[in-house]
This record gives sequence, C-alpha cells and structure tokens, in this order.
Amino acid sequence: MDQAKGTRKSRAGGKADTAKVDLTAVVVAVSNNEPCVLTIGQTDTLPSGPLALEHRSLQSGLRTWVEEQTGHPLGYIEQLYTFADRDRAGAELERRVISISYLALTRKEHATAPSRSSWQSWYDYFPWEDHRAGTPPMVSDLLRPRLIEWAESADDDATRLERRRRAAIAFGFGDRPWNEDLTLKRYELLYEAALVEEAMRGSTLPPPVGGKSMVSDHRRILATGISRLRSKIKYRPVVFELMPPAFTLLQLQRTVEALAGRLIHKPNFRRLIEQHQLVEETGETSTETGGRPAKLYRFRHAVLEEGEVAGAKLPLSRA
Amino acid sequence: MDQAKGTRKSRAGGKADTAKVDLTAVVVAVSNNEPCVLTIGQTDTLPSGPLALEHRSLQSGLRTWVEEQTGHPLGYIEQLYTFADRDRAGAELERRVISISYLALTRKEHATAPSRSSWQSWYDYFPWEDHRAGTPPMVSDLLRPRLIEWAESADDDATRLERRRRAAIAFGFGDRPWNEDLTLKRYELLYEAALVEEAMRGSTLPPPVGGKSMVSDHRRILATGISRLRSKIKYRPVVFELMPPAFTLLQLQRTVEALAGRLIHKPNFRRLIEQHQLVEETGETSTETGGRPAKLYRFRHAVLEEGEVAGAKLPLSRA
DNA sequence: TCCAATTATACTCTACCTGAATATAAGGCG
DNA sequence: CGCCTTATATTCAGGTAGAGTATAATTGGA
Repeated sequence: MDQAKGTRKSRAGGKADTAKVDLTAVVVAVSNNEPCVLTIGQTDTLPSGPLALEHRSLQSGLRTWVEEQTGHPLGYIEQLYTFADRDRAGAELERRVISISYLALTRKEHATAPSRSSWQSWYDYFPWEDHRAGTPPMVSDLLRPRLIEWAESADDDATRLERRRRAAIAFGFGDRPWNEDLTLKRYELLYEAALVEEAMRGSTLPPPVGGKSMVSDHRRILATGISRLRSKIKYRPVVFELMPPAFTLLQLQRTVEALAGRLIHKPNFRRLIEQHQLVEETGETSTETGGRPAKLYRFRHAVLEEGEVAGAKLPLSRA
Repeated sequence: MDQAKGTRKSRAGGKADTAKVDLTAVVVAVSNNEPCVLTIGQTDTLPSGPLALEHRSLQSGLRTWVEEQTGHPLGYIEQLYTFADRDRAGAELERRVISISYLALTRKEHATAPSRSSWQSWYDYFPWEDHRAGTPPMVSDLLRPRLIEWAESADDDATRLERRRRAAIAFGFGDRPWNEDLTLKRYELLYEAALVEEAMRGSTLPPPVGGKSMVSDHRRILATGISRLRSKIKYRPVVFELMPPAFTLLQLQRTVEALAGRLIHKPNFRRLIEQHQLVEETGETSTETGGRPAKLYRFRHAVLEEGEVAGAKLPLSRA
C-alpha cells in the first residue's frame, strides 16, 4: 500500500499511473430475425480505437471510431463496462490497457459508406444462446457432459457441488428454467471450465466446445452487451431502435425473440404492446406476410417523453 | 476523422492516447435509519486514488485505496460508471483523466482502524431526495419555483414545454408520482438549470438551491451510486450487506426506507420478505423496540446460491 | 393491578397483471 | 369454393401488489 501511495505522488512523471484507453463498441442490428453484431475485417474484431485528446467525450470518441471503421453512424448508445484485465496488456507493453465498452443499437440500412466491416450473427459466437427452437442439441449433448466432467474434476466435495449448482443455474439444467439474461454468466462459466478457446490460449488440452471466438476479450464484451440488452428490452422500449419506421406486430415480436433467444406467447405480447401504448397505427397494412394483411405500426416517440414512470416495458418478464 | 486516425498510429509515443485512471468509491452504510457515504478528510471527497501497475485488477486497486484511506475493508462492490469529462482534467494537465467509479456496501462497525475518514448522510448532499416524511418543503418552496423560472427563461416555446415536462417527470410535480430511482436524473437537471454549486463554479450568478456540494464531480458520482442502489434493492437482495447479522423485520424495513427515501406499507413488506424466504428466524427476540418483542432474523445466504432465477426481490415496485 | 400506548404479527379484500387457450376475421392460392 | 396462413379479439384462471383491518405481546404509568 505504501508502494501504491508512492506512485500516486509521482503522477506527473512515471508510466505507473498512466494507461492506454480503448473504446470498444458492440453494435447490434437485427435483420431476417437474426441478431447481428458489427465486426471489422475478417478477424472477428469489434470496432474499437484509442481515446484521444481531440475527442470531446467518451461517447463522441466511440462514435468517431465506429463511423470511421465501419461507415455506420451510431444512434442509441450506452456504456457497458470498463475492463482492465492485466492480460489485456501485451507482455511487451509497460502500460496498462483500459477498455471502455459501449452498446449501440442501429439498423443495417443506416450504413452510409461501404467499408471493410461486416455483420455476424450473435449465435455464431454463442450457439448455446439461441433457444428459439427449444434447447439446442449442443447444450444437452456437448456442454452439459463437459460441464459435469469439469465439476467432477474438482478436488473436494464442496467445490463439486458448487460447480454443479452453478452450471445448473446458468444453463437451466434439471427442472430449472433457462434464463436468457445470464449470457455473461454462462460465458464466464465456460471460460472458467476452460471450454472456450480464449481460456486455453497457449494450452494443448481438450478442444473447445463450440462457437467462434474473437480477438482478445471481445467475446466477453459481446456477452456483456447481449446480457445487458436482453435485460433492458424488458423494461425500456429500446427494441424500436432496431426496427424500421413502420412494422407489423409480428415483425416486432420476432425481433424481440431474436434478441431474447426465446419465443413469446403472441396474444400476450400484443396485449402488452397495446396496453402500454408503445405504438400507433400508420393506417397502412402489409400483405407480405402470407396470410391476412397485418396493420403497420410506428413507434410512439411520445412514450419516451412520458418518462420512465409509466410502464413502457416489454414482456419476457419471467420464464 | 483523419485526425483521429492519425493519433492512433502514433500510439507508442505521444501523450495523446494516454490517460490517468482514477478509481473512486461510493461506500455506503446505514445506521440509525440514515443512509451514509464514506468521505475522507473534511473536504466532502470520496475515497479515490490512481490505478497503478501493481494493482491486480480495478477492483483490487479500489479496495487497496479505500482501505488505506479509510480503514474500511470492502465486501460487496460493483462497478458504477466510467467518466471522462474534459473539464475533469485541470487546465494545466496535458493528459485526460478517466474516473472509474464503484459502489460498495458495508457497515460502519467493519472499520478496522481509526482514520481521517467520516460518514456523511446522503441527504446532506441531496436534501430533495428524502421523501420519508412526505415531499420535503424545500422541493415545493425552493426547487419547484426555481425550475419553473428556468423553464420559462428558455428562448422558444418548445424548449419551455420540454423543460417543464422534464422537471415534472423527474420531481413528480403535478399529479405525477415521485420515482425514487431518478436521483441521477434530478441532479443532472439541477446541474443543467445551474441550481447546484458545481454548475456555477466561476460564475457570480444566483445562489444554489441547497445541499452540500462535493469536490470535482463527486456529487454526480454519488448520485449515480444512489440511483443504482435504489434500483437494485428492488430485484436483488443487496440490503443485507448493510444489516447486522441479526435484525428484526422492522429494522430491515427501515433500512430499505432509508435507502429508498420513501416509506413502505408494513404488512406488504413482511409478506414479500417471507414469501421469497429471504430470511430465517434466529430463535431469539428483541425487546428493545418499545412494544411487543420482535423476532430476530438472519439473512438466508442460501438465496444467493439459488440463483437469480427465483424472486429474491424487495418491494418498492412502483409508486 | 390494570389500563393505555406501542409495536409485532396475522388475515382479508380487491384490482391488476400474466400465462395460456380459444375463437373469429381476412387475405392468397389451387 | 374451400383450404391454408396469418391477423386480431376474447376469455379464464392463478398470482401479485396495494391497501385496510384485527389480534397479540410487551412496557410504562395511573
């Protein structure tokens, strides 16, 4: 501690209390009922860049980098989390790297310029997170046995029990319900169990359990973004950031389902949307749905002005 | 943007993409039904210190600083927000300052060493946030007229309407309900209206509207912590971090009320606690309450292990 | 001693919210 | 025309939350 105090006083000079600050964005869009994240290059890398002095704020720095790297101007953004794991700093660096991550919601059509960015489905990175068609086979056939194996490999009974319990809660084993919000917890558990590629860099041991990995800790950041978004759609009307100006109620439902990774009871979904007056009819209808034409709706922007007081939430309340 | 790109390439050398990183803690305890925050010195300053290379992580750096400055080892902590306002950097500094803030919950008794720290009531800094005895007079008599004045001073009708609406939502004017979670929003509104001291540093204009201010942006950080905690007690059993090992249900209720700044319907509170099985009887009773002796309870730590799946939430759902 | 004040604990009633199922309407298409 | 598909409306039961009321067990004082 005295050491730490020492570094404080030397703030003007040394590298000890100086850091490189990186801004990283999880940019989300949904199209064709598939939730996507924006990556740059062919390298499974999230848009990011160092905070610089000419940036007026963290947010404006982030917007600048993302627009430059991907051609997407950002609308809605919110801060996610700040990471500073030691292993983020390459061994050759004498400086720590801080990574401030943001969640951004947009639509693919908003791109203004072609660029070397591309959209990837969430579920390419997290195949165990899509429960829209029921529990994915890979969960029961692959993850579950590997996690049980991991639990059993613990040294003492208490740890074994604890690991089994954590896995059961996170993945909904046994008769427990699956909770879509726990994306980050699930990823961290798989990391701890060394079942994802990132956890075993430099190792030669058993192969990872599935899902593309990403550069450095970007998959963890993506998991953080998914968790946050899945929670948030339940109590704030943020889905509409991902919708076109006019949409049918089923399109809206499918978008929510894509994000949540689970299906919703249709009549109840409509009831909630209507009773919270989140939308209003445009007067038009769409016949492109195969059956009876559906009314088109637009988001009632007034709900944003009505304050967080009133409901303004979406279903998915609990499994 | 080209400019920004330029700085990126020069990352190895210049000061442009280098920053000083500060860790700041909002340490909360409740005693005598008063929610308190830990400050150092006599200067209304939150415990804080620069992140240094020898810190294993952000959290451990924070724990080190707080323990050194206040003698309080920390238990529960969670990250709040990362700030990087330009005006945080003193004009003389060529480097940006990043401030990563945390919320910590503890009990005053946990102090291990005497120190130059002290506990201050939240409501000394935010007198408009305590609605336990009804809406405070200062809100109706002082804040409301000043906010209306501010709204009216806008240039155009749209802005005037917008300002009145925002004030009404944030403070629950008219027939709107008061929402205790909006602490940060209220502070930001007062800041924007230049009704708090921090907003008018260097100005000579009308006096601020009340409440002690803090060093630099520490009052904003405290507001962030209060907002987060007031939201969180509704869906996670974090209050128990602030309780002694054994307590009566009324003590528990008073603690929640102290945090929320509003009163709770007693029978409903007990019902919720019991039906979520958050506590278990110790078998003892307490007669120090003046009337009929009250059963003593302890927190059922098992609920933490039962996963965020089950309820585990507290009342205060909506006004 | 016994009453009054104080707090603890238990019970009830109603409105609303939620999950789930069912019924009817309006298009396309062979 | 009749069938398939999707849209839209309605109903029912269980649970939750707000609010009010009743009874129990102490202390302190008349």
